[in-house]
Amino acid sequence: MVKSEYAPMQNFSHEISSIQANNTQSNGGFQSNHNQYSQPCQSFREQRRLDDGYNWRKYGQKQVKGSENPRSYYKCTFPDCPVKKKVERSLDGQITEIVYKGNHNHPKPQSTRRSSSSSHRIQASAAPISEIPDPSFATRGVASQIMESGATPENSSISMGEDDFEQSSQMSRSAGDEFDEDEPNAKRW
DNA sequence: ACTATTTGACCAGAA
DNA sequence: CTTCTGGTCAAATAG
Repeated sequence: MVKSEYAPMQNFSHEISSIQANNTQSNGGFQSNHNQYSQPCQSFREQRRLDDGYNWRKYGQKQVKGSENPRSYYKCTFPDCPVKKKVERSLDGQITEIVYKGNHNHPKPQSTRRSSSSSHRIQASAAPISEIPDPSFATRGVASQIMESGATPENSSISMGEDDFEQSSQMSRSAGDEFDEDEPNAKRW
């Protein structure tokens, strides 16, 4: 009864795969070709996009009314991290919008790279533009047409001062290693 | 056996 | 008060 929506016509013509181009970076090590199905763990590239340094557990997926973009809901895997992440992807696999909610209050699990201090991140040229997604105003961005006015009352302002030495997320989209950006979405962070 | 992911159903806030 | 949409939980499935 409550289920009346849900895309009547699911275009499953082509799945979301084959997007994997190749690791431009020298990641080395992560290349297990376990591509059995096309659902779990797609390419690392995608995961990379979602992985901003923390682990997320998907706890739901819904789609908004305006677009058919499946919105995935992720939550930090930490036992006390009220951080949630909303990721809206396009049918092409391109992230249309990413909304961070809350603030982390725990160290980053990712220790394979960047060992406390120094360890220059990748050689991703491009200046370290602080593209840090302000969670406080996560409602902004593409939500211009949607209701805004502070939808994130969460301002715990938990001093996460811990290992934020260079917490500036890397993810430098530049480096010409992406295809994204072709929509009128000239949002800038 | 556990964890992560998936999918549907349910709930809550807004209109 | 009813309807709608977004958001979250929970059971099932997959690895």
